[in-house]
Amino acid sequence: MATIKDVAATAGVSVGTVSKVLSGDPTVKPALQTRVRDAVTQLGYRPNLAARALRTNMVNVIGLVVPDISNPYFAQLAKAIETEAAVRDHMVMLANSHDDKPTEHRQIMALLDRTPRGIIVCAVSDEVSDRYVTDTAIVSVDRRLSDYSLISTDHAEGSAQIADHLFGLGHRRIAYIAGPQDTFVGRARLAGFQSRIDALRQRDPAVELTIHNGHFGYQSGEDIARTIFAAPAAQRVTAIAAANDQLAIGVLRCARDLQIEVPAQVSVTGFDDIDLASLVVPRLTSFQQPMDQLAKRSIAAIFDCKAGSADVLLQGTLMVRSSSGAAQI
Amino acid sequence: MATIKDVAATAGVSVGTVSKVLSGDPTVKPALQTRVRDAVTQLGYRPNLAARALRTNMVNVIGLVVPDISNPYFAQLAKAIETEAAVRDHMVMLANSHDDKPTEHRQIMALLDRTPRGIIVCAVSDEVSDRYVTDTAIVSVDRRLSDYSLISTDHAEGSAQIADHLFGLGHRRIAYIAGPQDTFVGRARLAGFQSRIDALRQRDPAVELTIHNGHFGYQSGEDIARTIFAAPAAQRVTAIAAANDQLAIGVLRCARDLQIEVPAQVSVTGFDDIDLASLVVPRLTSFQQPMDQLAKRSIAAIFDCKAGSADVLLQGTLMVRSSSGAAQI
DNA sequence: CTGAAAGCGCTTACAG
DNA sequence: CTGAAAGCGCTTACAG
Repeated sequence: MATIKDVAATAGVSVGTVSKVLSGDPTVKPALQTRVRDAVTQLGYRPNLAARALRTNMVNVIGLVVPDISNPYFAQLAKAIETEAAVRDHMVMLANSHDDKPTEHRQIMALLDRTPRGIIVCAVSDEVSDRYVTDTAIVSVDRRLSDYSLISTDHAEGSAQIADHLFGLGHRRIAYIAGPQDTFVGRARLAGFQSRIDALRQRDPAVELTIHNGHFGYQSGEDIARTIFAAPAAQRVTAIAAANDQLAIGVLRCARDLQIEVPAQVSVTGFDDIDLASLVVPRLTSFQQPMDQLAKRSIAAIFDCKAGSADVLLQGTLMVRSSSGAAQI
Repeated sequence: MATIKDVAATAGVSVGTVSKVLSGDPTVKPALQTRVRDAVTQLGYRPNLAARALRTNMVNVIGLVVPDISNPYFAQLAKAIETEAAVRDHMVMLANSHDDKPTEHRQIMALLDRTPRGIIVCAVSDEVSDRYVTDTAIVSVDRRLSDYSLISTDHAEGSAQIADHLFGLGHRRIAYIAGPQDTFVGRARLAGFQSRIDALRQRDPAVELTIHNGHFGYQSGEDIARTIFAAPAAQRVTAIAAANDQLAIGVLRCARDLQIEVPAQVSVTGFDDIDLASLVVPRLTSFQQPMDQLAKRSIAAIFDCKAGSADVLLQGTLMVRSSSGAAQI
């Protein structure tokens, strides 16, 4: 492989000059710039990134830690982040925490060793822990890591909009399947839903809300739905709001197994609007997270990292589809 | 950050000795080893990987290029590879080719610049192109890159098993929805299916096979199914074998929209056995790829890279579920 | 068995 | 505006 020395020799300049041309330093005379660029092309020179990293303590890499890349939500997020990083000429180093806090910590340490430009973490839980001693920018997306700044959708507002939607359709007996309460996301969505229902109770005191604790997975949704559907039809809830799409899809699956019509007998809503939400039958009403914005703002937060930058709260969009309909009187 | 020099000073040895201890050189006296390790712990020393990379031209990274990480199949593959890489203390650098050959090429070049231990490519297409000039090991998984060695499931055999399965259930009018024929996977699956059907025709000449060209996506399956289901019920195929699960799920979706019962009126099979296959309704009969094995063997191929190592063909498992049943007489 | 020293390929003050 | 030179933190022959 050609080195910067070879380029310098070919162009008849010093290595320092080559380096300056490569970094776009405008003080180099145009004539020399051309000679250097020609030599680069002629030799097929590619800078040694390890050498650059050793000098600058920085490498064009964004670290990304997610609980589980095979979860479609994280896969879509990872794709958006990779695409956005590519725009800035950075690659993404991916790590799974397997929903395990110690693993997450090890992965972050391993990433830090590689001196990336920054690390984006979708945290397992938001329990506060010591700050990492490093110059590397760390931000969290969707699920807060300790007290690092967070880029996220306004989960509470999204849940509130779903509550409004179901109330507006005439539903008065509503079940909410919550996500894990040791996660920011799980709590925020539940809180938003609950407080909006409380507010709506002013308009109609008949509103009843039952809350179930789930795990953000298909199976969890299916299991909980089975419990809910065990109630006699007359007393059963007419709407089930799930804390994410996978839970909701589990509910749909259970409803189908039990021959319960959606939305005729029960309305079902999700959250996140993963690709799959519009592919299931019936298509799932869900709250769409602005994935591209989450990715863009996370990457931006890393590049513009003034120490202790603020949280970013993004607004999503309620996607009304055929899984929710008017309550049966 | 503490450097190797600090460790050497603290332990009262030379940096060369520290380096040897860290790399597990057994010629260092146990007493010194202990002193060095104590110093490492005391200072919280983490080796500078960029410096190491500069010397060794190698970094503990595996590059992974997939067409689209938000495709559940690639997401599951990426997870398996990341997990397997972690076992060997390597991280994964992820890149999407967005199903575009020039982008794939750029991503591979960008990865090569980072001198990873090796690169695993799930290629956009297998058109032969020039070899990359590099010492970095390159292998392809599932979809061959040019003439690099390939780790894959025996797609032809899997398709043949599905053909047997449908034939055994009494199906004689069968449709096959093929994947793109400019991909190895698309061709191998179609060829396997077709040649087994041809063989079965010896046993019953009444077997009819119609072939449709699809794109490996949900929508493509739905669109093609709509065409297939447009035929009068009496002449319609009684079984549809799709080249992957997403196509098959699209078919299921269309069948439901048109109130066609699966498997009573038509049997449907997929290929890959992504997580979703067992979550749709009815659960999808599919051919399971041995993901963990694919990941293990890919990583192994990189580490054991004798120049020009052979292809690896792994056997999968037919998963019979409720989307396929006896043909209506 | 251990240490001194060269050198990997860059970037960046600094001198001119 | 350009070049000479130091130095980033390691690893690895080599000498002793």
